[in-house]
Amino acid sequence: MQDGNALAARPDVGLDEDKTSGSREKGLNRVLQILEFLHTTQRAIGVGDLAKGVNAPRSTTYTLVRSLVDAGLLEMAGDGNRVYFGKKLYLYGMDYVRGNDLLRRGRQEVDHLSRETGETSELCMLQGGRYTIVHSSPGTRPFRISSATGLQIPLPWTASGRLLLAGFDRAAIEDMVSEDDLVLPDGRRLRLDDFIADIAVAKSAGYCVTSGLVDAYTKCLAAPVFSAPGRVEATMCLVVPIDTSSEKTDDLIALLRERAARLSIAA
Amino acid sequence: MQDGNALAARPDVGLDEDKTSGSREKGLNRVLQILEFLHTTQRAIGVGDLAKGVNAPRSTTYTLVRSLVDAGLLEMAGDGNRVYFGKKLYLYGMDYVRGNDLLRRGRQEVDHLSRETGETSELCMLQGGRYTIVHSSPGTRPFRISSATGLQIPLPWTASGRLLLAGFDRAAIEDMVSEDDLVLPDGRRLRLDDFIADIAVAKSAGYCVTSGLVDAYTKCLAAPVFSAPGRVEATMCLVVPIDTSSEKTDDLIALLRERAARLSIAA
DNA sequence: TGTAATTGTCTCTTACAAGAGACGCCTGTA
DNA sequence: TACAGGCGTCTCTTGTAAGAGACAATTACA
Repeated sequence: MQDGNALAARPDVGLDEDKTSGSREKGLNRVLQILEFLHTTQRAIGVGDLAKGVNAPRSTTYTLVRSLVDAGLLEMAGDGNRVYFGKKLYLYGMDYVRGNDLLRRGRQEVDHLSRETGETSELCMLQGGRYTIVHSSPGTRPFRISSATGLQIPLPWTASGRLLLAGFDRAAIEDMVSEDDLVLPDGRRLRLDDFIADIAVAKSAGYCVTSGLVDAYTKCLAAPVFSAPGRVEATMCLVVPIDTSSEKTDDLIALLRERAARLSIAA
Repeated sequence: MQDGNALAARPDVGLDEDKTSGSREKGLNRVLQILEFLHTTQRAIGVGDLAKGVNAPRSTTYTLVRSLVDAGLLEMAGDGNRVYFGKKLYLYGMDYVRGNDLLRRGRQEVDHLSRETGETSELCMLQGGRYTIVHSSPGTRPFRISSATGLQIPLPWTASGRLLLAGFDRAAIEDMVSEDDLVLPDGRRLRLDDFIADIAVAKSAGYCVTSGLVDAYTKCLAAPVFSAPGRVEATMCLVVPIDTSSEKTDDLIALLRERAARLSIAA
């Protein structure tokens, strides 16, 4: 990538771009940070706190927030000095769904699958080099194994991650997976080579199962959805108790693969 | 000079120059225009055309689009040189839904109502001073009376518009309704006073029916959803053939009002 | 009551983003 | 083969938006 040796002339600025937004950040970037911040907090937040949260000057934040509220991308929340996402973003999101066959059909298929099996079902995609739950349907179990939609999880933690990376070469995979991503929630550390091997296995098998990776009580079954031959655009996955019998697991995998194939674009 | 009297001082508030975005426009504004433009076109568009569409310099547009694509707000469409809304906007939109009880329940209620009655049902809200179809469910009629979600229609054209403006005083209403808005699709011109009178009637009746306003073949039944006593936050509406019998219409209105009331926040 | 923190607004400066325009690369067509 | 047109990138200039900071007005304790 075009990383910045060209900019080496600049004395003090250089590598702090992803972390702390330094000084004199572009307004648009600030806005993008604001949106992302609201996405992670998942709730309305005061403008002052928002400024702290994205590490932006207060005055700038007020200006930007006003623009965004006027535009309808953000809305003032009930009590009056908090902001959260606005109707416009919802409308744009619906436009995205409408323009995206895969997502539209995938949502239906996921809803259907979870009703049919009673298990939590999800549609997952790559989003900016990260694994993202694009849609999920909770299933009927008493305890809800639920992850919020839009949640971003390190790729190595998931079965879907192994399928989604099937099309990429080693360099690209290394690029997407940070060191931290290889550390599982329970503290175990995955070796990158093992992960890449997993990807190859998943690719040729056409499905992937992981047990107790994200948490100790579930296993995750995933099957690829292709947008073109060999190109994994998304995965459908089922989250089931880790002690599910192997016969039942096999049945679910078969079902899952069939449904995922149905979603795939026939070449 | 940029002092108080905020209302009078601003000559043309929200609708600045929708036409020619002058020279040296702020990047964020350009972005907002881009999003709005994509929302109206409802399809992927080339960057060059996009620049023309929002009347922005090509080089600037390329820069902005790249930022937005990197951020995931936009995505390159299939053939590679077109852009449309991206996954991030969908995710943000889902966040909005999650944080918004009314919308979430309203969507369900609308879906349910259209299945129950077989008629097209919609949830409508004010959005930046305009009437907006926030969610719609098509109904089962052979010919589909359908308006796309997110469509913005002049307030005077609709039954919902009359209810949504119930809480506003004359000045506010005049502010929201332009001269053009008073001209119906068939060319007839509504008098502002008549419209305001309609609003008062709708307010006290607790529902509103319009016949043949948007098109000659349908009538629109609407009932208010309150977020607080007297505050109309949204409307539910049914779009039925204009020759629907008055008994059936009455039944549907009763049903609609009941469902809308159920959505309202109990004070 | 005082003191401290927060909130929303406003002013002024200057670092820098928006924009004009040129460039090379395609693709189509005459 | 030449020409027209669109696309994507790059450079350079200058108008202006981001930011520092001051301000009054709330709230929040103690």
